[in-house]
Amino acid sequence: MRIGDAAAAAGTTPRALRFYEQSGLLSPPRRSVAGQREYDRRDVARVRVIRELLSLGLTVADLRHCADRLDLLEGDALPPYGEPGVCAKPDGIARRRIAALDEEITRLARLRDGLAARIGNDVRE
Amino acid sequence: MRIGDAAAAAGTTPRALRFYEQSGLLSPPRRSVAGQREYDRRDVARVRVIRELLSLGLTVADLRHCADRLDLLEGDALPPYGEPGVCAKPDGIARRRIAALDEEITRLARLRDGLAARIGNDVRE
DNA sequence: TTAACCCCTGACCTATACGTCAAAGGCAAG
DNA sequence: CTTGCCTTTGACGTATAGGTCAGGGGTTAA
Repeated sequence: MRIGDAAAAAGTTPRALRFYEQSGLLSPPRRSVAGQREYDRRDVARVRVIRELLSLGLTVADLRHCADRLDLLEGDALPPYGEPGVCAKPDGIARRRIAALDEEITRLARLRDGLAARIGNDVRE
Repeated sequence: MRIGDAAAAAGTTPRALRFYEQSGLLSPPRRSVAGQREYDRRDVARVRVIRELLSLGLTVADLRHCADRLDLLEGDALPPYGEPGVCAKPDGIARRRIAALDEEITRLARLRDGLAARIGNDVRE
């Protein structure tokens, strides 16, 4: 499987796959004689995991910090709800991310209310 | 008043003042014979208004779209609460910004809950 | 063999609000 | 006159997740 097919199978683009590789989320795949990247189903599964975690708001840097654990999540789905020990490190990262999200939400809410007060709107609909 | 003093008086840096000028929020001030920018109290007041609106979450692009109205807000303070007609355009921009903030808050809250569910935390403490 | 499509690397682009650095000149005090 | 701080312009950096060329080469089917 070359990069275009692998990317399509994972629901993304060749550019993204090269980006994940360069970012340390994917190990460099083997190359064809001509130097073209070759992927298999496990690679595609891993990319799907990466994209799901990214879509949940984790950053590439977050995933890089636990890239070695990431393959533990590979398979048909992520472990249901707290399979003990299996992805402790990602869990910690997710928790920190949640805390950061809470902070950001609070900050934006304060901004919103400040602006609303400034123009004399009701605060919160 | 040269740029350093004006910036200090407005609670910011020379770099920021040049940036506001370049961004179209401040009209180019007169220059000394040697080419140095000269500011007065009204300039400082305007910069304070700019900084207050930026701190409320408006962007430089927002302010540029109503830069001509911005001087209507200059003085000791922003008009209290909906002085009619005085800053209609900024008001509209502020309202759009509030809507954008609401969207963003909702988006982040959804992410937060998705992540929390993923690791089996209680949703919302 | 040639069209048509795929892949390679490297470099620049996006938005935000400035910070930092560099080279060169201005200004006031000693 | 010199020291030292201030100012000028322009260029590059910051963080995110890739997008978009550009120039070159691989692959495949007719």
